[in-house]
Amino acid sequence: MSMVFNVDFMSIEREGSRSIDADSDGHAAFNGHYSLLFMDYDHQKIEAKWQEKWAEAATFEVEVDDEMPKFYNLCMYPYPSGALHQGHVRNYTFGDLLTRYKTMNGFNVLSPMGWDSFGLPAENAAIETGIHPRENTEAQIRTMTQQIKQLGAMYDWTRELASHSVSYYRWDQWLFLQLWDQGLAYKREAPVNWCPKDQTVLANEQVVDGVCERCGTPVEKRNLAQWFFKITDFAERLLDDLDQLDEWPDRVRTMQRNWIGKSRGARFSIRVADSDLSFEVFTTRPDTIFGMTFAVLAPEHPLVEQLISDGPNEKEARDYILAAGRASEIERLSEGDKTGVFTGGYAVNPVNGASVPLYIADYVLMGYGTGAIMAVPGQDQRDWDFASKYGIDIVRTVQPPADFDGEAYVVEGVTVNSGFLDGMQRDKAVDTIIDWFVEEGIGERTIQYRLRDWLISRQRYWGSPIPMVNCPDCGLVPVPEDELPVVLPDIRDFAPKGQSPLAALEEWVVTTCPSCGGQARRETDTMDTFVDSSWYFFRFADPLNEEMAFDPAKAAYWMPVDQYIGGVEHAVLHLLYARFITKFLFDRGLSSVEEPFARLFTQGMITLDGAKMSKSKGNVVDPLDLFESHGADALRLYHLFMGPPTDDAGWDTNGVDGTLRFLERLWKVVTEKTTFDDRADSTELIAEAHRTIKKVTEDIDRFRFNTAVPPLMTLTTSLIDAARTGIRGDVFEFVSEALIKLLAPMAPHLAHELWELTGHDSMLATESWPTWDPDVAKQTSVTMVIQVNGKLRDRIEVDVDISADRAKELALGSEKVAAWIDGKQVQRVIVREPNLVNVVVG
RNA sequence: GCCCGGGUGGCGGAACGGUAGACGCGAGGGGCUUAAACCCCCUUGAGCUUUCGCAGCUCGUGUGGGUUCGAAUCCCACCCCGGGCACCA
Repeated sequence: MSMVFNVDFMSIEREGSRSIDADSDGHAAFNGHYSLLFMDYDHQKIEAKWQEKWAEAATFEVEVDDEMPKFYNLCMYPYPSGALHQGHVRNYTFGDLLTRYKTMNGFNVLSPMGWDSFGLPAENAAIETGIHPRENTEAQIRTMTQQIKQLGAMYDWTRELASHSVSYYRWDQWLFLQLWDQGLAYKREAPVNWCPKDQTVLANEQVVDGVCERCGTPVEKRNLAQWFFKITDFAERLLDDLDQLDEWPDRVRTMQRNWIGKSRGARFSIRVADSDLSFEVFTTRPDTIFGMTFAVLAPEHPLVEQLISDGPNEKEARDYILAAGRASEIERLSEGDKTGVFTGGYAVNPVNGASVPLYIADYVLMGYGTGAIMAVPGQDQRDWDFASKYGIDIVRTVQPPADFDGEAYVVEGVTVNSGFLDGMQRDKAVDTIIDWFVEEGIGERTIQYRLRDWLISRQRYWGSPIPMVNCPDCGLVPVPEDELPVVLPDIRDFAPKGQSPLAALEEWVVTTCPSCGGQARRETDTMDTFVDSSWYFFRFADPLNEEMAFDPAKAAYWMPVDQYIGGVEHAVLHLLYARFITKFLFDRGLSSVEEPFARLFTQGMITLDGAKMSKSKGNVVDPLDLFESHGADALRLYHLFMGPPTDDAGWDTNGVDGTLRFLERLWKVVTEKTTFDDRADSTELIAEAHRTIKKVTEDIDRFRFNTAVPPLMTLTTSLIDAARTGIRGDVFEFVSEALIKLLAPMAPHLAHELWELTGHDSMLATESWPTWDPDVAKQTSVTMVIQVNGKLRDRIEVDVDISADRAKELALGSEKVAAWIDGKQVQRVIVREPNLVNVVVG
């Protein structure tokens, strides 16, 4: 047990701030004797103490306050998986650092926490164990809450929300009805993964190599009536507004841009030879139409059936279609070797009347464009591969340069072999041919998006029920808003039986039609959990509201989220859905902003031995063990220090030893008795402290936490050195106070304890962030590098304010440099004072 | 396959186009100790030269080219690794 002397040692020392043991040189004689004068660094005790104090003080519970600048700081709310892993620790360490930093900088900081608590894992567990997902989920929430508190991460827990609670998901249902009202929710058939043995719909994740992960049965595609949100109506705005998001990582914006995938081109119709059938194609390269030597339909294309039945290739075609149905989209697109089958029919090229073979191939997807393409092997590599394999003609309609030795020529050039398009550049040819389509009445100019509508229905139990009723007379009828919530009923049997488990609950399913009062049946599908997460950041602004999803006025104060932090794996889906719903709410007058997240930060993954740290791989390092052995502060600091926050980083428990060692060194120098020396020269130490404040502040602002930590270590070392060789009391106080404040957001428990031990009554969390004086921080001299032809040859210590002429003079005067110039002509001298001079000789 | 990132010592990583390897880990040596641990000090990219001087030189940031007075950094090509691909979250 360590002793606790809770005294103001600083004032005691200051009274006697005179060297007692000065040696003959007048320097303080620090004899190197380290004994614990006050107390050990007992991280467990300190951390428990401060976690309790912060909760009592309610420092991080906030309200709308128009007098203060607001800062909405949000970490992506977690799925309650049961235990905190290092990914969470990393996420909340970054988030909490910012919460505390912004608080110290005078902001009214909203930092809420909640739970993405619907979803597949709890339902799967229920199928296996029979334990109700609610029971399971809520137990896991309790565990994780406890662990998050042990990390010392601060949230306004009065705003805690969980998507599985009725008070939350009733507003999912409200949101659904809003979308329905605006015609943005609709139902249509769409294929799902179906396991014929388990009689259930499978998530993509549950399909491994084309078979059901549970039973190994080959997975089939089956069409089901499904609910969609019409995100495609927002495609243009989602794309355009990416330009405003200049505080988002470029890579995320690029991924979203590509995901939306806007392309301009033409849609036109192609006749099937010797029939009255025709089909539409979309192409971005209508200028190459004279090179169309075949056409391809997706295996699911509605025309396929008519084309193959009773044809010469019927059997082969049917086998192919079946096989394509089993393959996942990724498999179909990644097949290096393109496959397909001849339908037996021919398509007529509208520009020259040529009959070209019509194929079925799975590299054409029904979900993109029209599900059919004109194939121009001369100008498209996939078409080239296919044509080569099946012996189809290849005609070039763009002349490649003489030295071109590739296959398909996809870049710009002069159009050839193309009748009335010959001699034109691409843009001209595209315009001309589309005008021709329009004149002929067979096609038009169009814009195509890769983005598809958002399929939100799930044939699952553990989700928010879709508030719709199927009436035999009235059709699809929404549940009236004042009848919400549609409460998710409790069930006991979670085993799949071909539909959502809710469908088995006859007494729940049978209801009256809100429109005609007749008998009707409830929708039994639940919503995708991405619906929950598409608007939860609005709810945090007003989480207890029973009357509406949130008060728009409160949301207007807090929104947008100033800083959003989470994994890069959400770069597209979640972030795109959240942007879509925010725009929708904006249009309805409920949101003051069109974009929900002003600044986005995506963190890297933690890896161990080159693999992602995950339970399934069995390579987790449990944060709880580290709270005990090293403390939350050392662990937090390690996460900050281990590498750039955006990058993946390899885990090394020895690294936590390192950050703990640093904290102990700081603890020791601050708490231990130091004899002060009024005559000591501390100019350089003070300057270093100012530089450290500057560097740490700037690095935090840039989210460069890994480079914010080393200067703290270096300054601590300098302080320790000075404490040994002689330091003035006021300097000691200034430097240690700077270190404590700079560490307050990083290692908050230790910093708070030291703040208290050094005689402060105030709560460090609400102290103001330290400032630096640029004049003091300024370096007076720097090392100037002298190069000859770009190679380092000498270094000279110079004044920072050195003139260019003087720098040049010194460089040319260097003996070492002279030896390298010897006998050669100096051609140029490049001077970048005060850092570098490069002498170019030849 | 498509889209997006990334490759720097034994390891994690640092480095406005200007001293490559800060800081930490590990390793080696020394000190403290009866001893060990802790702690403290020193060394630590490779090779060569050496009058052994905190001396000098050459090479070195995945590979090959290019731009530049100067490239880890910018450009082109290639190789390898990771994330996403619409029902995991």
